[in-house]
Amino acid sequence: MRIGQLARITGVKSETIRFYEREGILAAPPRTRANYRDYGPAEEARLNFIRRARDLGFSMARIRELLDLSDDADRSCAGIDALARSHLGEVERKISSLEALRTELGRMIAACEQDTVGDCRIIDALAGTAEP
Amino acid sequence: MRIGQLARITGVKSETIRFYEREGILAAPPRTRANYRDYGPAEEARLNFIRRARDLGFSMARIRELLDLSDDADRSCAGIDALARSHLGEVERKISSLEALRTELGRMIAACEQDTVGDCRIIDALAGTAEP
DNA sequence: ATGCACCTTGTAGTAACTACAAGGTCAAGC
DNA sequence: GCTTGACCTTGTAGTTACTACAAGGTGCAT
Repeated sequence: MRIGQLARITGVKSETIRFYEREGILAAPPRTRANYRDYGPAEEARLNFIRRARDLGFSMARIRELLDLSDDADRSCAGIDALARSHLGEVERKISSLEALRTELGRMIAACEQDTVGDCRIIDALAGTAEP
Repeated sequence: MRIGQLARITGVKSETIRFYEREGILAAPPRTRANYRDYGPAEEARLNFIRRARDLGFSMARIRELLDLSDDADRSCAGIDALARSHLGEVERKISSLEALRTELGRMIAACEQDTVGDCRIIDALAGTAEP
C-alpha cells in the first residue's frame, strides 16, 4: 500500500509518516519501481500503535522503548522485565487517573439527567497530592 | 504559598506556572506586598489537574474545556451534558487502550518470570483498526 | 551586606509535528 | 499524447506546549 492510503487508514498524515521514518521510529519500507513507499500490514499496526501511544501521552522516547521491547526478541529477560515493569507502573498510574476522571464525568452526566446541575469535582478527581 | 514552593509541590516548573498564567489557564493569583505570587490550595489542585491531564495526552484546548466544566457552575445542563459525554468517550477510549497495554506488559513480565522470553505483542495490543 | 528567591521583559531552544514551496516522476483516463 | 493526481525529493517555516537563560531589579533572612 502507498503512503496516502496508509495515511487515510491510520489517520496519520503522510508528512508525519515520512517524519517518523526520518526519526527512525518507523523503518524505511521497500519501494515500488516508481520509488513509492510500499507499506504492508505490519507497518500499519506499528503506526497505529505509535499514534495511540502518543494519544495516551507517551513521549517518543518512551514509545521507542516500548517498540524496542517488541523488536529485540533476543534480549535478556532481566532487561525486558525491568523495562516492562517500569512501563507497567506508568500505565497503571494513567489508568487510575483516567478512572477517577471517568467516575467524575459520569457523576456529572447523571446529575444532569436529574436536572440538578450539581457541582463539578473534576479537578479534585485528578488532583491528588503529587508524587515527585 | 510562593511560586517556588508550588513548583516543588506540584512538579511543575516556576516558568511553566507563569506560562500557564499568561495563557489564561491559571488565574493570576493575589500578590504579596513584595509583589510575589501568592498561591493557595485551590491553585495547587488546579495545577495538579493540568499536569495530570497533560500527562494523559489531553491537549491544552481539551483541558480548557474540562476546566470550563468546573468553572462555569451556572451553565446549562444541556451544555454540560454534551461536553461531559464527549470527554467521557475520549476517557473511555484511553482507558481501553491502556488496559490492553497493561495486559500485554503483564503477560510479558509473567513470561519472563518463567524464563520463557516469549514474543512481544505490545503492538497488537494497541493497534486495532483505526477510527476516522 | 551577601545571597537567594522572587519580580519583570524578552529571546531563543526543544519536541513533535504540520504546512507549504519548488521541482520532478509515474500511471490512469480522455 | 497529454493532462491530472498521487507520489517523490529537499528545504524552510509555522504551531503547540513548554523550557531555558539573560538582564536588570526587589525583598528579606543571616
